[in-house]
Amino acid sequence: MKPGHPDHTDSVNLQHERCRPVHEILSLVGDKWSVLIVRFLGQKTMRFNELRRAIDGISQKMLTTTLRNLERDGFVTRTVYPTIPPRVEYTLTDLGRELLVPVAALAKWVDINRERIDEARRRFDEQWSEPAVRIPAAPGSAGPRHREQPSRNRHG
Amino acid sequence: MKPGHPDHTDSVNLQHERCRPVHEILSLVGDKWSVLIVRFLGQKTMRFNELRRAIDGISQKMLTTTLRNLERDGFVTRTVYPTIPPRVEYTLTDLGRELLVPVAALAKWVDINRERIDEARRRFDEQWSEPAVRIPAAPGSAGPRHREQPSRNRHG
DNA sequence: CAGGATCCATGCCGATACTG
DNA sequence: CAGTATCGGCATGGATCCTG
Repeated sequence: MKPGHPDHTDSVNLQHERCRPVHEILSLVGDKWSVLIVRFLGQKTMRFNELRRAIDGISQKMLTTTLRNLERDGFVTRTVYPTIPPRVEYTLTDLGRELLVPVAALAKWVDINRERIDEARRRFDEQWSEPAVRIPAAPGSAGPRHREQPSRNRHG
Repeated sequence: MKPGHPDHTDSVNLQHERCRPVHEILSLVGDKWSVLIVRFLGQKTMRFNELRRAIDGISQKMLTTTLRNLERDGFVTRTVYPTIPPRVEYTLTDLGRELLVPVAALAKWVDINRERIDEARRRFDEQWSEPAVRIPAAPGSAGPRHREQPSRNRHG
């Protein structure tokens, strides 16, 4: 990565060196179950149905799929004991445990700021449920506004 | 961890107090464009088409949708200047800027560990392209194995 | 027990056409 | 310029049935 001259490097950096990977990882663990599984495995090694029961709501298919992806990406190890009945254990790898650090940080941030987000949503949603438009209409001014009233609400 | 009576508090904490929110936020900004937009706006206030041109690949619809969601969640501010032609500016809120911190941390982690993930994937994928199964078969042992050969590959 | 295979609903996202 | 409206493809995820 050496474009030489630094014009447009902001965009270039943002697009190709920092953001693409970000979205990539967010897609990696940003699906419905990955983080949940990783955090459970962060506590202890677990078997398939043990995870299944623990997670509550996950289907067998999604548990399999998600575990397979996590294994592929190097976050969990799958160990088969060829007994009867079979026994399969899933464990976090070092990489998985390390991933847990920034993910936990993000989790903590969400925990802390959840209320602010919810409040922002309430304010936003209230705009649409209000009866009509009221614009103070300062005489002659053309200052910035903040949304008027669209033809339709986007949530029903 | 706590040998007393463990109540099942582990699972409960994981499910309701920590992980659901995590997935929630990951869904929030874990979509295809949110992080990219947030990081662009982290550099400066931008107008609609300015963002559109900067991001390269985003459709007008997705830019609108993603911006609307970010606004709803309180991460960006939308300001309309009722001029002709219209002028709409998007800015990160304080909340948005704060979100950038843990997200940037995650981004950094990915940057650093990208190679390890890629290598894990290569190793994983190679298993499927190998011609046949070879199990050392330690005499009489029934130790753990690591995947044999399924009927089909999942990325065929 | 630990999955594989299949069918199907939903939602994300892109492409296109049109508006104030 | 900054959107809205609409259609359709494709991936995600759930439910069900079946196997070793």
